Amino acid sequence: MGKARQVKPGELPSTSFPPADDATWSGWQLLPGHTPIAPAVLAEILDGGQAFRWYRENNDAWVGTFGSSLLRLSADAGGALRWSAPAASAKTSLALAHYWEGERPLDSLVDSLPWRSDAHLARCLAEFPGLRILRQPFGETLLCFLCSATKQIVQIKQMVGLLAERHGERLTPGGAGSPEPVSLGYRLPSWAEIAEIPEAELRACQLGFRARYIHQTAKFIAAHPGWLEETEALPYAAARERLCLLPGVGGKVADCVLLFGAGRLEAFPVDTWILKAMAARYGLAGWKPAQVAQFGRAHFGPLAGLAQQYLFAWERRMGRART
DNA sequence: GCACAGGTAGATT
DNA sequence: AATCTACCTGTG
Repeated sequence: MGKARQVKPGELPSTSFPPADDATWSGWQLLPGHTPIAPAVLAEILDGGQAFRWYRENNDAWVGTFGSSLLRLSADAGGALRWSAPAASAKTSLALAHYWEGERPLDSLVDSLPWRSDAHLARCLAEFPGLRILRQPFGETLLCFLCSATKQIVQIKQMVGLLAERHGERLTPGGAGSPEPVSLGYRLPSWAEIAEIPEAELRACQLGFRARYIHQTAKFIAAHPGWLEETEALPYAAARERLCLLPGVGGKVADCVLLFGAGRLEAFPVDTWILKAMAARYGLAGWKPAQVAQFGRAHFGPLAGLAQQYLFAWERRMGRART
C-alpha cells in the first residue's frame, strides 16, 4: 500500500477538488428556512470541532462529506445558505436538511435557552448568530471522536481523512470525476469495515494510541449486531452509559457523540475549553469535568449542549484574541 | 529539545 | 474516591 500524499493540515491539496468549474456539479440551490448565517459562523459550524470532514474552498464556501453525501455549502453576504452537489438529487437535499436542521428550528431552540437570566450566555449567543449543532451520522461521529483525544482539529481531520481514503468506500463513481484530494472522494469506513482492518494499518493512519481503541471498538460492535443502533435509540443517560462501555470512550467522547451524532441536545461535553470557560465565567474553578457536566446540564437545561457550543465558540475566539 | 494538544484507562495513593 | 501517568505523534 503506497504512502498517501502529504497534505498540509487544514488546507485543500494543491489539485483542488472538486474543480470550481466542474460542469457535473449542480448549480447552487438555496437551503430554505434557516437562520441567516455569516461566513465566520458557517466556518465555526463546519470547522469548529463538531465535524471533521469539511474543507474551506474560499472565504464563503466549503466542500465536505457526511455519510454518502458529498457537497458544497456557501453563505453569501446576505446570510443566505446555498448548496451544490455532484448530482443534485432529492436524496441529497433530504440528507442535507436532516444534517443541517435536525428536527427543530434553531431560533426557537436558542430562544428557550436561559439567556434572560445568564448574561454571559446572552453575550455568546449574540456573538455567533446562527451557530448550530449538526446532526451527523451516529457511527461516523463515534469514529471521529475516538480520534479526538488530545488532538487538534486539523490533526483529527488528517486522521479521518486518511481512514476514508485508505479504507472507505469510493463516493460518486462516474459522477464528479476522479477526486484528487482524495479523502473527500471516499466515505468514512463503516464499523464493519474497520473491524476487518489490522490494528497496524490503523496506526499507519496517524492514529497513535487511538488505533487500539478504534480496533477494539470495531471488534466489539462486530460481535454485537444492532448494538450501535440500539444505543442511538436509548434515552440520553442510558445511551451515555452504554457508549462509555466502549474502549476509548469516556464521558466527554460519549457526550460529543450523542450531541453531534444523535441530536441529544441535553448532552454537555466538557473538554478543556469548557472547563476553562466554566471556571472563568461561572466561578467553577477547581471543579472536575464530571461535576462541570452535571452543573451544565442543570444550569442550561434540556438544551445544554446547544449552550455549550456557543460557550465553546466564544471562549475559543476570545482566548485566541487575547492570549 | 520539549511541552502541548477539545481524553481515557489502569495503577497508585 | 481522588490523583498520577502512560499512551502516539505532529506542531510550535
